[in-house]
Amino acid sequence: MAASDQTQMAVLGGLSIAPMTGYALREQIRDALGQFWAESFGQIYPALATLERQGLIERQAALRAGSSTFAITPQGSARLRELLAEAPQPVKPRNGVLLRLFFGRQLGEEACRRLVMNTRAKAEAELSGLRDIRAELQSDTGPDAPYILLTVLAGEHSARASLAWANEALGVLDGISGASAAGSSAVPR
Amino acid sequence: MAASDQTQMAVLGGLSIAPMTGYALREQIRDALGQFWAESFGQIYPALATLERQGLIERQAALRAGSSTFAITPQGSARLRELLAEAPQPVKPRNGVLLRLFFGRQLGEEACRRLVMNTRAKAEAELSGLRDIRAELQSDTGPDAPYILLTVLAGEHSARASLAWANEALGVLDGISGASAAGSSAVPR
DNA sequence: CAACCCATGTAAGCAGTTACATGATTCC
DNA sequence: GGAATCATGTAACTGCTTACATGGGTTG
Repeated sequence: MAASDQTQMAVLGGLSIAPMTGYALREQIRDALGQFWAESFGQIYPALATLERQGLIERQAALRAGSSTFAITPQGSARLRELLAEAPQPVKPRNGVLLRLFFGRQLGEEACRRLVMNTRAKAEAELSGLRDIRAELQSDTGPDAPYILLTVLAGEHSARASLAWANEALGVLDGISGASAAGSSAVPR
Repeated sequence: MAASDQTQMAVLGGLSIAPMTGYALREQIRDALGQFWAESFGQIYPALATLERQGLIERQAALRAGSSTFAITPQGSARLRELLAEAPQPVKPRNGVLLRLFFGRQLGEEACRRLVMNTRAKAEAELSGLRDIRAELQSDTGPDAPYILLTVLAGEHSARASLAWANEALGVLDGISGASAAGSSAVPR
């Protein structure tokens, strides 16, 4: 059981959309799920081996020497539905930016401001990328499109929240220097 | 180097606010940073040992037999500022809810709806908890308060985004059943 | 005095990344 | 024919969690 249920779910899920090689699977996961999921080769290949041994996926005719295309089997589809129905495991959050801001007094106000502005820039880039994806998706009438839309919308809401937070945070940081400057001559009432 | 830089940063940061035991440190991290950070005993104690060996923290008189209170040393403070100034490592996201929704067609519309509603409920609970914390924080005039406020605000923005997304997502899910019901008799123009 | 909380620490093991080794195919 | 890309796989290592072992202190 080298690969976790989580990785199996992503791999089976990917193959449920179309048969492909391990390499393509990783690209698909990076491009389509990248906002909220990641798998490396070191997980994908062992997972493929395990799933094949269990008869949940099977190799199709190789497109070229040394490569093989995997397809999900009916048992694999059943297993996928089973895995999807399991309760999602709670995430252990590790947000390096917020950790640094929490100890922001040690770090210094200017460095904090840079962290926040950086976060805002990333959120803006992400948001514009997601808007494009959503535009494409809304002309897609496939049966998976509305579900994929849900994940894109989640990304957009999250990016907008990041943006709004960053702007508010910059205001708070302004308040710190403002308060200390004012505080040297007068205490605000 | 059993403990990572990340854990060292959290431990030194915690001790920069007040000297305490490893046990208390873990409680503090859980309660104060829990929204965006986690450390387990298995990381904290080895990290404390390493940091003590490096002279970055030191044991103070024990409050009771078998326990020791750690305090940060001047070198430790310097090291903390160094660590905080390092670029935050990008997070590898693993959002089980979004992964399941992406393959939502396999999972089924009803199960998706339950996932979304569950997410909404969690966001609501989180939001009300954070509002209380913010209220307390705004009467705190300590020098760390504005920085801590930044992290609380981030949590609130994130929770509100979750809430808004969940409501929009439920609308999209309604659209699926609505569309398929309408589609059985007529194709929408 | 039993139950519960405070407190420290270790060991086993899983999950996950990275780097490496290898080679086919395509395109310039 | 050389570079870039497609493709597979393994091994070493790091990070992190969990469970366990142990014992002091407090409180009902």
